[in-house]
Amino acid sequence: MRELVLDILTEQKMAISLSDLEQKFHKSDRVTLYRTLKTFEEKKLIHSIDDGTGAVKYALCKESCQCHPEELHVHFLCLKCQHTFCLNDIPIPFIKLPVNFSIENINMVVKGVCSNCKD
Amino acid sequence: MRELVLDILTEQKMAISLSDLEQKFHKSDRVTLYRTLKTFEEKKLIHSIDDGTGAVKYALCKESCQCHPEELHVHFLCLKCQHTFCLNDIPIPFIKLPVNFSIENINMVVKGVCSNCKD
DNA sequence: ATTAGTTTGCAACTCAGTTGCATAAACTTT
DNA sequence: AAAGTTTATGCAACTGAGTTGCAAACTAAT
Ligand SMILES: [Mn+2]
Ligand SMILES: [Mn+2]
Ligand SMILES: [Zn+2]
Ligand SMILES: [Zn+2]
Repeated sequence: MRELVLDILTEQKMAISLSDLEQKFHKSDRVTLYRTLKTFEEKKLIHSIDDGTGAVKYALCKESCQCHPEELHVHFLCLKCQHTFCLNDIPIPFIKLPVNFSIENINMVVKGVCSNCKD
Repeated sequence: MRELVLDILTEQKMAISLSDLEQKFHKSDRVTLYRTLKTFEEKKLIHSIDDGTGAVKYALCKESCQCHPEELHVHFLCLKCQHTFCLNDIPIPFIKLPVNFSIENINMVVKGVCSNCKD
């Protein structure tokens, strides 16, 4: 199962959710896929994206990725096709927090219309 | 009910979720509070914040707020106390998107430790 | 008082995420 | 190869947030 899931994740151009993944199999168990994604995430093969649609999506990490806050990138949710893209080339800008606030992680999701759905 | 809810929202220093709100009443109906929050949000009295904890939180808007993307601010989730703060003074920085991507909205949540929980 | 519109309460449902437990499969040791 | 051990999978069942339909309670207007 894990190999099949990894294949699917590799060929995706956008992030996919657990139920997206489920539909790529004719016969599959939700829980197995769920646990596979969890395992992959733990091992830092993939990262999860909460784009606010209600279902967490997942995408492959880049080779070097350690999922550290410095190397985080912006995500984009298209409000027309509902696809979520990793904007790997767009790092999350530095934020100056109030005094005594320390930072561990950032989630930044830009919502709008993607180039495919334009017009 | 709406007046009571507005009072509670006004005295909050941080954003609160529906279930937080529910617990501020001895006897209350979840659905009424839910619909009250929806109404307030529609009327732009409050804005909702999805900080990734699984429950949407709500906070009063500033007087002038029209909830337009230009006037959006950063939110902060403390990983220790789980409190979510509006960083009203910290606007969301401008992001240069790939060509033909248009922007309608941004959600930016910084996670870390707040000043109260420091040390 | 009658009517019409609005707000509230209850029941019930959806859907994502999660857990426990038993079985199946894979891997180790003898 | 057989027995024992660990790991992966499948099924059932549950949680919690969010949501909807419907009827009763309330409010305001005629
Ligand atoms: Mn990504
Ligand atoms: Mn806010
Ligand atoms: Zn699109
Ligand atoms: Zn804190």
